Amino acid sequence: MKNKMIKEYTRIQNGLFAKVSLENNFKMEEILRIAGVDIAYWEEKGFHYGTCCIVVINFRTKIVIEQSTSNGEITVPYIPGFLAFRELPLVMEAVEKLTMDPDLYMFDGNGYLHYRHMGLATHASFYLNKPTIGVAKNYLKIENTPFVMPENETGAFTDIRIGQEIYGRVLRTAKDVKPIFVSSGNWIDLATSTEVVMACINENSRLPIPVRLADIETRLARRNLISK
DNA sequence: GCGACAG
DNA sequence: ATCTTGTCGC
Repeated sequence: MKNKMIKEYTRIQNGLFAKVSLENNFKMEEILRIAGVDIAYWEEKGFHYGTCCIVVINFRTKIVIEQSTSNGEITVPYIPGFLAFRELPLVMEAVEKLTMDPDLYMFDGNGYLHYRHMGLATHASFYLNKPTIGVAKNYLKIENTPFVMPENETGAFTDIRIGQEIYGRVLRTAKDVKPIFVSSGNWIDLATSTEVVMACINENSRLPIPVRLADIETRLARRNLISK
């Protein structure tokens, strides 16, 4: 038996508590479709808008099999540590437009790597009821704990831990690129999260394919929504 | 007032 | 996140 991972009860919203699991509730062979989620923002006449794109790929072939978009006014401000409250409305709207049910979701943001263990990827999992992974491009410092830069080699990583608890991982997805910050969202462990992320890296980007494609689609969608 | 700050 | 040209480096 491997170490029993920590399970925590964390308050995610006024009186609402949720249990986060850092154990896989699936087998790797069952992961066939992976969704990448991202949002792009813009401002018009003092109003803030956003467009969310979800791109689903076949985990084996890495081919895009479906995508959906949602857009609308964004009324919740960005507050470090509360990103989910700002992004979830559009995310869920786009999720409902999908015809297929992805086996796993990857987010542009943190999961367990968060001072309440409740980053976007983790918070979203309770609405998706699917395993999620958090992939952030920058580090949101926790308890004044800096991260250790991993070696400059593909796959090199260092873990971000406080006390005996590992929050997330600084992962160098390729040589000579900025590392990314990977963490479990829910129902998946950090080792598996890392494995899935690395399996989604190609020579075109330091970000895993699903998130990278969602990022690209999101900008294209915005271009068409704004007459610029 | 100053610094921090996922997206 | 977004606003943006040139420019340093391979």
